Amino acid sequence: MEESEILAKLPLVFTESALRQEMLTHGKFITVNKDDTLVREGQYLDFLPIVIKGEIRVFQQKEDREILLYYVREGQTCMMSLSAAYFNHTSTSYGVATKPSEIFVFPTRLVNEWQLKYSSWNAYLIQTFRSRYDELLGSFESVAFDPIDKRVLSYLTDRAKKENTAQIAISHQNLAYELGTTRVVISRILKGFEQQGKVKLFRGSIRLK
Amino acid sequence: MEESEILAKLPLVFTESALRQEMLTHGKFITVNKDDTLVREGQYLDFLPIVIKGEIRVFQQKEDREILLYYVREGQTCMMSLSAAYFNHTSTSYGVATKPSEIFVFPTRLVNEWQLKYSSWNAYLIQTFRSRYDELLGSFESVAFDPIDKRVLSYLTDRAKKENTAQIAISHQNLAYELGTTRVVISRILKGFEQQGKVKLFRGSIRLK
DNA sequence: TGCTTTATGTATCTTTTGATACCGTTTTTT
DNA sequence: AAAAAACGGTATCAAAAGATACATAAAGCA
Repeated sequence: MEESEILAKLPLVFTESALRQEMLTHGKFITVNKDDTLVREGQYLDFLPIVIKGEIRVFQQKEDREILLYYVREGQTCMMSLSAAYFNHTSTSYGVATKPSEIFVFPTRLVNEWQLKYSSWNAYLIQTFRSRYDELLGSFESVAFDPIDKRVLSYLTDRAKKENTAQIAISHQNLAYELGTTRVVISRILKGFEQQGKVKLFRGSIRLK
Repeated sequence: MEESEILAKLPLVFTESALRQEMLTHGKFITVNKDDTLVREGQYLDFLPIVIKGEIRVFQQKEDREILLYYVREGQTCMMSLSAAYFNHTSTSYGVATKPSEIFVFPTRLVNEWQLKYSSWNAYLIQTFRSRYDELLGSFESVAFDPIDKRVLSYLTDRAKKENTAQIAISHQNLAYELGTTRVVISRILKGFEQQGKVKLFRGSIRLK
């Protein structure tokens, strides 16, 4: 890929041209397939990723179940990788591509260096932490205070908005995973929604009405 | 208070002596009473606090209920204040002292300046964000997957450990607030624990056995 | 085509949690 | 001291959610 092309793909928030230039110099561009694992638990991180295209699912694995932390989307970096790298700890989570993705990676030592040189880099880091915190706080409140039917509806409308379509491609089982409940509960609730005319159900997808 | 006294009370993680000196120069020491409000929702922050002694309860207020985010304890700063100040946003939460406290405060503009000068300051910020995130993640998992009786027991043993005593001073009502449930549920569960010989109940406190 | 896997619908039963109400006791306030 | 507020125990009822089991349909594949 041409340097100018990469430059054009870097998030616009990096305002200092010297920073953008350093990214080009030290970073490199990689592509991964769907279901490729970028990071696994216990691994030391010698690179920090910024997702250019695609999506990475970040989660933790406990005994039997999986805890979804967040998705890293275009222009974003992985908060968990970032802080693990910063303190030279191993990763406590997994990162797996949900689709074919393009990732820009560069050595983790630069995280520290750039903090002392570029304020747009600092702003990016703090923004990353704060928005992940707010996101998790939203999930927490939802789990703590909202009944499941409301959470299902929120999930669907959020995704519809984000993906700009009324048709959400997800199975009942996977929706149950996302919300930390069981398939039967989801099927029951969705059927109720359909009877109320709120959605139309298809095999493998749900359309909001 | 003498400068040397204040210096001694600043968290040890600030390793650069120039940073410690700047803190002295630009910051000041304030004391607050129990139940004093330091920060309220909608307020712009012109200062960032570091708690030297005491404890600040940080929470959000929604319609009817209150969401406890975290406690800021000795040596810690408030993540919510920090990021609000950083982006010149108003605060989305409240900060209220739970006991008489001593707070070191300094102008928020220094947060940015120090990032570009002192790496121990950067490490402190990132540590602050990451540990709050992990803390919230723990609460999330607990709410999502643990039955209430287990959460009650975890709460008690955590506090016992943190305060280094088996006697936890809290009413059933306040314990219910902390865990987002109701008084009756807590009383029921605690009585069960007492019958199983796990705790002994007193008015206003619970002793672990 | 026939077999297997995945997706979904639904009934039944149990458990967990919450809501409400009423009680007596202790502590604090007036 | 009297009144009010806070604290805790407990019974009853209802609702929410999970567990289990079984059934049908669609999709993928050998």
